[in-house]
Amino acid sequence: MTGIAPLFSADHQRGTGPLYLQLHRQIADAIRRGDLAPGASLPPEREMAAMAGLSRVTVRKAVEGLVQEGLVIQKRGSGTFVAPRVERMEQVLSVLTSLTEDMTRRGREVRSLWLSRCLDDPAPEECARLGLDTRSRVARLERVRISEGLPLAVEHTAIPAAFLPDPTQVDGSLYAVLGKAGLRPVRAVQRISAESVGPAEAGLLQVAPGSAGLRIERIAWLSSGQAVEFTRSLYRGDAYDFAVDLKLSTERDET
Amino acid sequence: MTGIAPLFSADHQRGTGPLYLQLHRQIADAIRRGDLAPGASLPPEREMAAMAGLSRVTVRKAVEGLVQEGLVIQKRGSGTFVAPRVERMEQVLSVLTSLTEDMTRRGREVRSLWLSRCLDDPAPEECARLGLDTRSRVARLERVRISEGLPLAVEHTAIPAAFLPDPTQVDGSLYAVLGKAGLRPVRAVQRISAESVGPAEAGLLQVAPGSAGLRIERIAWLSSGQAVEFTRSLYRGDAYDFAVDLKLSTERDET
DNA sequence: TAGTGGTCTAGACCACCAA
DNA sequence: TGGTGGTCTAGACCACTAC
Repeated sequence: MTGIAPLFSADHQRGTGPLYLQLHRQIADAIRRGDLAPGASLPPEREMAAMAGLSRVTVRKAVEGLVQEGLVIQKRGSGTFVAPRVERMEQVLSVLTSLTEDMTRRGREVRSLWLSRCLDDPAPEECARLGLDTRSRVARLERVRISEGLPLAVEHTAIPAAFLPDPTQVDGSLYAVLGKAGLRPVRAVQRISAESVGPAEAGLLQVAPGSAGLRIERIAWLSSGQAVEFTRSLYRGDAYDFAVDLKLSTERDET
Repeated sequence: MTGIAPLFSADHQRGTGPLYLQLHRQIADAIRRGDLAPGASLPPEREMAAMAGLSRVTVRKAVEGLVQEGLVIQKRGSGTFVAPRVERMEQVLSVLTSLTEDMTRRGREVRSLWLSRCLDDPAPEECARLGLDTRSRVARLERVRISEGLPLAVEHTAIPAAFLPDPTQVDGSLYAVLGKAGLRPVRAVQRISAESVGPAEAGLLQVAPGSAGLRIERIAWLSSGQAVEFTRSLYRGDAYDFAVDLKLSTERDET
């Protein structure tokens, strides 16, 4: 018993709106209040349904929302549990650095699960971003970034093959490999937006399909002005955030 | 008829995995290929179910995913439509500016739908971020930011009441009002992460509950070092992105 | 008024996990 | 083996929209 039985008492005040939202709110509040501690298990769906006088489908719809918000985790054959607090990684967006370097600097190990590491024909978008001819080739690096056993991001990187003839050289930090060849980028533009995590990427990131992810696109240039890297990543929304330091550079006064 | 009937032909090759994911993928591909143009209507759910030989519940589960990804929009009593291409707003994260100023500079009008504009006791988090005493007061500004009729973000701002004794002064740009009082911030730190949009905010932003949003937290300081603004916003993931310019400032070489 | 999406039900079978 | 979540069904009623 989890001590939340009163939540589902049949005589509880019915609020307004759909039943699954009412149940959603009750459970979410209980978690945020701390009545349900991280790691605690929720009653089985069939039991919650009986307690609340609802069908299992309705209960599942309520729980589905909690899963998407990252409040609970469902494990088939096992149960539903209040999600553990994840320690967020933070990256400061001002210095141009690689994920490996950034994490190593703060004493965190980063592993890569390689999905692909090969030479390939460039996609049209890659030609545009990297300023490449359609006949040229790119080194393609696709990997899941994992820190302390927690998947952080799925990364797709394209590098002109001229700069990285042998993609298998890259194991940890891409920038380390490029640096050795005297090809360390000196400038990059990064675009950040939010995107729903699709079924395929959800599996790789070990999150529920439909949960929120951070989409990052980066183009990096050499001092010569040549584009050397085009990377498209999807970060787990609950495990990462980016910090930016803003300064008032234009000294105009408002009127 | 929408011309996608073949998608649902009962004799179509059954792939692997859950039926709702197979249907999801078929419709998503049709949209991305352009077979279903923006604005086009999907067949009614009951009709799709009959065509595909599935129950309506299963069809709804497939469509639910499309809604979350922003590919289609459902209108009760009316139908389901392929989502129009939204023109993304982009904000460059380097100069400290306000949303109003940024949008005005590029010729876009911004309206505010005020949810709250008052003096209030500060929340514990606001005290911490603004360096306030629990006995002091804050001006609280809560609004939905709307551009060209499209809701962009929900914004919650707290300002020490000493700096903004009359919150109703603010109508458009907060920074314009602060600037007039000689209180324009010169530095800010902004944190960006991704978050699932909850039911309440989904209504304000006119997106589906559970879709991806950008969570932005900003703390801004005066030249004196005093914190003047703490803002927590949730941006629509499909209508906004942030761009950052990164430079290699540490000249270390990788070894 | 007819048709749409939104909610809800009762029941079934499956795949997986733990004892 | 028994219990869990994952999928799927057939059918119902409601609220809203368009006509």
